[in-house]
Amino acid sequence: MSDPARAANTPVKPVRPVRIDTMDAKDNSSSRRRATRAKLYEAAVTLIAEQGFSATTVDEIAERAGVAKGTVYYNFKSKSELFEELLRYGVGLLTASLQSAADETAERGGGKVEALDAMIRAGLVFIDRYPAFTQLYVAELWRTNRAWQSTLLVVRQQAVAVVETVLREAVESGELSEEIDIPLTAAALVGMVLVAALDWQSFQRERSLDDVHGALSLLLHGRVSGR
Amino acid sequence: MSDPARAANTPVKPVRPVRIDTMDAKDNSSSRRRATRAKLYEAAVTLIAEQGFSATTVDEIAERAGVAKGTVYYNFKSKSELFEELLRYGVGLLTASLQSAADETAERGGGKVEALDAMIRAGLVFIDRYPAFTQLYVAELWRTNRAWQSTLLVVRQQAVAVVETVLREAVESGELSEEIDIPLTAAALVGMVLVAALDWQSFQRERSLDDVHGALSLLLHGRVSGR
DNA sequence: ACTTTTGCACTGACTAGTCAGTCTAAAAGA
DNA sequence: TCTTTTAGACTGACTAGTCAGTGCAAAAGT
Repeated sequence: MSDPARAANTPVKPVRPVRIDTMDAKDNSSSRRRATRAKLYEAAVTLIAEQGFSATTVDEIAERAGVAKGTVYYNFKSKSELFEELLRYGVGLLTASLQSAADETAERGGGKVEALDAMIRAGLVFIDRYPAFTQLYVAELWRTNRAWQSTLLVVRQQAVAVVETVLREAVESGELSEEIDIPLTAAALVGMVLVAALDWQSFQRERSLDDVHGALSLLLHGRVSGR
Repeated sequence: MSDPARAANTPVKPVRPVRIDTMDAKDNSSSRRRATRAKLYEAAVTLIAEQGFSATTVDEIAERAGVAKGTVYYNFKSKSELFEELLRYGVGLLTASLQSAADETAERGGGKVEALDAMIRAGLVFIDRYPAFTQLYVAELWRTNRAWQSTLLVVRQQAVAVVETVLREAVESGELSEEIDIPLTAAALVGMVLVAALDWQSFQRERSLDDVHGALSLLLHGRVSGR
């Protein structure tokens, strides 16, 4: 309450063009519905990232999105359903972006390590574009006993699998040592990128994406030790 | 209500040695109080890790700890104060454990990279011992707009600083390349360990601590690429 | 010895408030 | 016409925090 930036609830015009332009799941629905859903995702992702799921009220989400509360329930069965939809869609975007980074490297005839490097960059670009989503994902991923636990598990596996595949190919082609433990290394790499990026966003805003990419790339290429 | 373990309010002898032996902040208080606080920390850390801060009720914490709700407020100003105390103490433990890993390596005459390796192991051991705390820490660290934001910032800096110091010494001694960006690399390393460990705990329970340590160590030593 | 007082630690019913989800009749789109 | 959205009042469950009171061990009083 008492939000000075309360200009948002004048719904005169549908509020500005909306950041997450691409963010909509069910494509079967009318464009009107899609637009409404997009506004709700956008509002929910920011609020939940900041405050957490339980601390965010449906009234807040509706107000921020500039729609009536009833509209939320016209479009989603419940608060958690809205949230799960959000998770599914967001990780879908991330996975697609990682995959296409890998594919493009392959098309250019690049090696597998080069592909990993491209994926690191793609991850950073994604986080740079959707910091709130990433925040929320990390905050919820390792919770147990939550309703959407199973959704998250599936969704995490999708993302990690992309990295595992490239690692596996890299070992087969001899680019990476056979010593490496693929599932563990994949998890570590994803974690490294995730946490480094969130830290960058939260505590080291002045660094550029290239700085961060450089630091991670150095680690990946094992040029940290020695000279 | 209806707690069969209601023997707790017979304070005949100062109650037994207490599980979380090391877990108490304010040492000025009576042993009875310390024991109660320990029980509350223990209960809170698990519940909050599982469900998040907002979704965890004070009644739940009290019930799990086997004390009355009023006792929570007798010992802590508020729900958030209990939580902040928990954070402060937990990160204190982690920092101390990282530091002593580094110190022991130095005493043994080991190099700085060896020290980093020992710190990775210490981190894993910590997470293995207090998985709930780690979960909770990661879930809350990057939230903005929360009451304990400043506590977290301080506490994060403590932990990262330990790693930064060793990295800096390693660069000075020529063990690590001058190319590396110390703050970013420190954050990335911490992240790598944190996420790899949580993933291990949540999704790859069958692996041993040594497996995980090995995978991370390989990354650190840059023996991933090449053969 | 014995009674009374003190103060700490804890108790749990209670208060005042919050929030997900529902419902309505009417308006706006398409 | 048929779908979608609106505004906002309402309900019932749930929850942070309060407070008058209890139990008890040690100290003080007699």
